[in-house]
Amino acid sequence: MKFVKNFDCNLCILKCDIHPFLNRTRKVSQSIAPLHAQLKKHDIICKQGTDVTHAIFLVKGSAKLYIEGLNNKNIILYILKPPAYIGLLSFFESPVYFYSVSALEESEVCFIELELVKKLYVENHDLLLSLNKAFGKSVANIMKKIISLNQKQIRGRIAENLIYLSDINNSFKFHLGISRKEVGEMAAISEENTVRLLSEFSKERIISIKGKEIEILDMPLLKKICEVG
Amino acid sequence: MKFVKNFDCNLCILKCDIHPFLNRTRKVSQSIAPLHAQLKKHDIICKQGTDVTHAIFLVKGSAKLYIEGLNNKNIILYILKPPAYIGLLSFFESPVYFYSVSALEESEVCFIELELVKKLYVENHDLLLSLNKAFGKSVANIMKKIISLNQKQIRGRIAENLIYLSDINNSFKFHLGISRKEVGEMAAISEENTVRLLSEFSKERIISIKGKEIEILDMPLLKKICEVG
DNA sequence: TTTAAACATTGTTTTAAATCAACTAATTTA
DNA sequence: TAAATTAGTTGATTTAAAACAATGTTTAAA
Repeated sequence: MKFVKNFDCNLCILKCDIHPFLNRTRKVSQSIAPLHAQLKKHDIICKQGTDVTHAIFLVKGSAKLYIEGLNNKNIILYILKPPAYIGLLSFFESPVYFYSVSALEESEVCFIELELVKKLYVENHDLLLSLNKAFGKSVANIMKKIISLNQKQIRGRIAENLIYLSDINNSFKFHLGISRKEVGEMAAISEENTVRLLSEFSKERIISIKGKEIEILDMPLLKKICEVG
Repeated sequence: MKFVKNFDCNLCILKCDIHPFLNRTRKVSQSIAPLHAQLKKHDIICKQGTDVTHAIFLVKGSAKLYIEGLNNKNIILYILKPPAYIGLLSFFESPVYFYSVSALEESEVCFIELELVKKLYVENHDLLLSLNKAFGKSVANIMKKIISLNQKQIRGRIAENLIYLSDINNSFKFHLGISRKEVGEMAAISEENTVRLLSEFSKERIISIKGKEIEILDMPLLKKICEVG
């Protein structure tokens, strides 16, 4: 992770919800100005168990948000793409992160002092509501995940995650930015079974795979597999 | 569910975080006054998929918060005891509940118009922070649950939930207010295996069971079983 | 440019936990 | 109070998915 010194937020390619409010306050104290950083693949953005000191905003690239479980097994909750608040789930008064986030490719993030965010959102109802909204959505997704992981069989779970990947890429055809093992971690499936199911779907002409290039050929069927579990 | 007409919040046995702020605003409009209700066992307090219109506060009794999954299988996320915000996880801008809550015994709850709560928490930083704090805690618990359900074996999961039940009862000896099936739903285990494991623990002198009366005899061992998964 | 490391694939074996089945005990309720 | 539900229990069987094993392929590093 490389920090960019004296980065000017006004030149940032992506403006966060905080930005419009920030401009007014910023001149008051340069010491709490947002910190812009560049990340390489696999760089850790925040680590489960460490103190929450900043709100983190994903400006460019992509990242995975995952829980580090037992026996070095992770569960990926979702893939983050800009604009996304990385620190969101933890920043409502949680002292430590209860998940980790790492970059999936070259990415850029922005660290904003937590005290500054709190001060801003107490003063600005719109900011508060937009943060709460994003927060509520995250929780809804986690609930869906609990059901999926516990009550669907691996076939349904893989189908669900293929649909998810297609959604976040806004296309039936997309480049799988993650490894087979990581696809497995999204669905809590072993790497072997993940591979097996992907080639099974491929044989059944539901998807087409060429290395990391994936195309969903029969979305209705995939959705049916996902729904029946 | 039986609503109590013209209930006076000042006489309520339990004062919610909203109460102190409420008193100032209440006289303005009687139409949005909180609604006090009495519930019998199994009464549904809020139903997954229905509109969120009120914040709900558990005043007396106990309730289970659960997700209704596939094939009529539920997962109980936690047992609620007063004081508890029932509508909490959903009320940050979620249009519908993504879980259900039902009473485990004779209970009392209070329905507060969502618009009123929003108005109050935008005006009162303390209320806002206390709600956020409770919210953050819930999310942390859910994360723990995901790991537990996915990466621990049933023995570890039953141990974990026995410790949980002991915690919320503040005692090693407690009355199990729920059925064996519901204990299973807390750990996502079949009813049969739940019974089997409970009697196994009993044979191993880790717990003692007499019908619904449970006593934890060897908490250190139970914690070890929980930790190793 | 070979060596090593990480990633991907396929078949076989093992295992944890659900399901099935059959039965007893405890509550309801007619 | 008897009949009927509902809840609890135990053993046998089945099954979904992990783990194991062996091997091929691509990517990164020395």
